[in-house]
Amino acid sequence: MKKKITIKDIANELGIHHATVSRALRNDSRISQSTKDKIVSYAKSKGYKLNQSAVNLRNTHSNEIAVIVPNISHYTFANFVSVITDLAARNNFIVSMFQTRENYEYEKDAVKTIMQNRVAGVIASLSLTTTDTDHFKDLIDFGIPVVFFDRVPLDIKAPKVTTDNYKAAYGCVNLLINKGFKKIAHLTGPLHISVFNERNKGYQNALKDHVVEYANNVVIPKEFEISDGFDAIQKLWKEDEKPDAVLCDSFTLSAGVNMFCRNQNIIVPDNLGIIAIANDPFSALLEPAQTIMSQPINEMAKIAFDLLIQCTKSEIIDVTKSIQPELIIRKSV
Amino acid sequence: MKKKITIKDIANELGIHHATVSRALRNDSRISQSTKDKIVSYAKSKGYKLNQSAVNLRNTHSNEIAVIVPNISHYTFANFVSVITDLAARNNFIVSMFQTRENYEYEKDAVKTIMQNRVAGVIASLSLTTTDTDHFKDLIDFGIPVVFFDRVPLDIKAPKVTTDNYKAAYGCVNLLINKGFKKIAHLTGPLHISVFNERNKGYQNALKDHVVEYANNVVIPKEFEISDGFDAIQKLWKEDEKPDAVLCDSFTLSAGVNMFCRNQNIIVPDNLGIIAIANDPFSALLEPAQTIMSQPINEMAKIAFDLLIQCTKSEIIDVTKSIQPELIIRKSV
DNA sequence: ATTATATTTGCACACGTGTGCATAAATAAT
DNA sequence: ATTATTTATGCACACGTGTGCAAATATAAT
Repeated sequence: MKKKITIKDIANELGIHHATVSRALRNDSRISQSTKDKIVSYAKSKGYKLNQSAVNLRNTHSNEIAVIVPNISHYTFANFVSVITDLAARNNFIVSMFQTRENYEYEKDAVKTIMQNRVAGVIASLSLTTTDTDHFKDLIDFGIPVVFFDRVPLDIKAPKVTTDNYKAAYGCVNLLINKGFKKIAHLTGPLHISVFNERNKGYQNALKDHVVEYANNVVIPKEFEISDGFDAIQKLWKEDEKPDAVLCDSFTLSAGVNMFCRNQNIIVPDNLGIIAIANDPFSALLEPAQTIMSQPINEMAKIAFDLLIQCTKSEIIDVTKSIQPELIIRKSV
Repeated sequence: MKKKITIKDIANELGIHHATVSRALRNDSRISQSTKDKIVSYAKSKGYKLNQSAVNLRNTHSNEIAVIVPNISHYTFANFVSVITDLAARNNFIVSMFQTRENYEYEKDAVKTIMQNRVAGVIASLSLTTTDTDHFKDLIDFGIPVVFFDRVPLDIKAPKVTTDNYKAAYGCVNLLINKGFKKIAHLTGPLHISVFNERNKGYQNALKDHVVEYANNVVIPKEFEISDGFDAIQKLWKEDEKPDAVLCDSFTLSAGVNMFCRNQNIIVPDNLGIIAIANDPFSALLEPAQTIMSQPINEMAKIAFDLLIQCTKSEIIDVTKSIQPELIIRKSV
């Protein structure tokens, strides 16, 4: 490992002060063009690389944005992180990844590490097992702005970006009823999470508004896997009064339902309609192609990023941006 | 934003030297238990948080591992990053994400940023447009260890972790031929990339070993999208001598082929066999369920991480770990 | 030619932590 | 009781960069 050259080395070599070198390399207007040229070309020839740790220490904050998500390998989050990473790079930030695996303790660990690293800001989506949000309050008190995304807390003053979950679910049920379905079940998550709570409200109210009696919410109390959707519909299918349609709160759940139908020769949508709130492109590849209420993840990511940048520059604002989802009708209803 | 407490603040308050505080908080054996207790409890009561930037500066390297991938939203990479993130957290590292979008310039930018941040190590998968790897050589010369993964360069001495691509493709063709397919096409990527080159060699040699005459490789010179698979098979289907099976180098390509078959009422596998080298769990959800040669991404990630840790601790080694893929036979062949 | 103004560079210190070495205090050995 | 040894703490400096202010130099105005 060869010795790393510093601005002091450059200063000594060129017989000038390191502050001048520092300013020249950042293209400070106070340095004359001639010395800038001299310094820049010398720095380049010697392979000088800025030491960002030193800059971060001096600036009392780092050039990082931390992203906390439950699971990076889930498409929605992967998609989200992908957009954030592009935006960050374009704005000279680095993205640090944290994954909670739906575990409250891991989430707290992540927050601790984030504080130690004095990151410029955080974008977070809560874990399913998080009921206490004090660690995030500490983070904000510590001076690190946090923007929440998708799974947002209701008891923290901070910018939040969500899909309009109420309307998403309401719209799905509305479509199903208009298509003639009468017994609609809802595969959802723990209702203490605002996302699922609002969707369930939308589901319930749509039923009420159409004077539909059958209602059936199946709460899946953990990370949604394909098998969870499979198991849920299998159970429903044994009931006396079977549903004739299901609203699924994730693509994986609907994929599990689809799989069950194929196994049992249940014709979709004739015997069972399937709709999901999701944004996974593979929904189009299922047989029959899956109708979805699409969450505009790209747009949400962009808004979340902009809000965060805004918070790093000025005061923390307490807004909730609720983005409208888009119905993509395919063959499963 | 409240004032952040430092070890010097603690030292002053307790009437001791900050070096003692520093050592106590790191549980240095030279500090007596009584003063440790006093310091730790005081630090906790005041909400002291270590400043990692200062530590990084002092240590001349950061606590970060950088991961460079073409696209985080692609399942293979999302899965990989997910595993790496877990391992990193368990070993007190942070993962910084970089996404090249298959763009050589972005890759160079990422490397530059990584150098500036003095990261502890890098795990990278090359972009499709990267033909010159000098930036990675610079990185290694700079003292930052790099482990390559999946898309590896052949001209750099560094640890590399790949699927055994030759055997993966060979095994696929072998299966197809044993199942009675005779005209097998290969949808692959640019052959200057070692991954595709080796797969194509495996494909060609398997055909040769079975004395099969028909060979047809379709090179898709960019990031694989579903539409690319669709377009490729559409073109092949217009040829005088149509293939009766395709080996696809990604799940997305095979999904595109599947979609074309559904559109055109081509029966899979009777009229066309489909097999893919992939690890996407949604391959099981296609109709018919997709046969794949599965890349062991989790295992590869673990090996890559271990190799990197090893490199940060001792000398850089020049090994290539070639991991065996696993054939998962479903309905599409 | 003198003063006023603008431009350019230098100086000193700060950011928070870690480490080698010296010193001081406590304990053990003679 | 004195010396040797262990244990505990302090001191000074280093890590590389950025910034407010002062000083020096150059340019413009009178």
